[in-house]
Amino acid sequence: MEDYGTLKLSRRERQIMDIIFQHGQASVADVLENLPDAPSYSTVRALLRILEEKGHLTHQKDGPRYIYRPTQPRHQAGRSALKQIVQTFFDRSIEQTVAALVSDTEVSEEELERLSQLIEQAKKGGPPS
Amino acid sequence: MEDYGTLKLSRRERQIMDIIFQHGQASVADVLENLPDAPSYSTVRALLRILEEKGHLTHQKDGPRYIYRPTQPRHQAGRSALKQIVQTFFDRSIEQTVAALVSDTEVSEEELERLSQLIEQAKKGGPPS
DNA sequence: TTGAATATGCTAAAATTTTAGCATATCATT
DNA sequence: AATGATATGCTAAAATTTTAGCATATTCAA
Repeated sequence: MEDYGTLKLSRRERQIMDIIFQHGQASVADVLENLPDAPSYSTVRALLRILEEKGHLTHQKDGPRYIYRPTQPRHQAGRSALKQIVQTFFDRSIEQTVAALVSDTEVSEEELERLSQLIEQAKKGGPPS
Repeated sequence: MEDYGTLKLSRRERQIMDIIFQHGQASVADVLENLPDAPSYSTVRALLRILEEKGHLTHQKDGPRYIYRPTQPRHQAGRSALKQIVQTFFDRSIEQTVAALVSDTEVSEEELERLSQLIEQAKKGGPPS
């Protein structure tokens, strides 16, 4: 799949994809509520239609309304997005990236502990060649 | 500063910012070389001018040509971008995000080791209240 | 020092994105 | 079953983004 950052999405399309990824799924109203500088209802619908045409979304009916979902799994899209960030801002360095993650946000002691375990797992799991 | 993902950048503007962040700085020619579906020289110059007007870039003269740099420090922009990703794709969970980082990419054993140390540092450093 | 090569400044057209609104369908309640 | 509320389908205009090109300046080397 194409990488998320380079994806040929317009500004609005990107905003909408973000909202839908964040919520897992969303109706037109959901999108509208979460869209910054919210435009009209019709506008959102048009954008959703376009995103569906482009293959980024599907919809299913839920009673009277459409519920939209991403076609690409969330975490997969997330990995693409991350990859792009790592490359753009952190010299392709996982380490620098993790450093930014743990320095910036408030990370609880428990979470740090789980992170330790995560790394240990990875060590055992699969040290690549 | 506004967060990177929500930033009101058009598709091209975003692509250009990414290139400049990745390179640290860039001339028009540099941008052009790295821009997917590269448009004309004039086009890139126009976009750079706009980005400068919007305050995202500055330029300085280097002999005959302009060299553009981001106004916002790279890692700071990176943190904003990361924050956005974590929120959109990983339920605001640093842990899930790091998991994606270490599972996706080929991470060497040395790097895992450094990551361990990084986490340990953070533990000692500042366990927030 | 002069000319070719390579920059930028600026203007405006082309293309895309974003938007609104009318017509029509569907749902839920009385 | 009628009706009000809430959906979508579709079309086209407004706004923004993206683009090209001409005019002019600057650099560098012969």
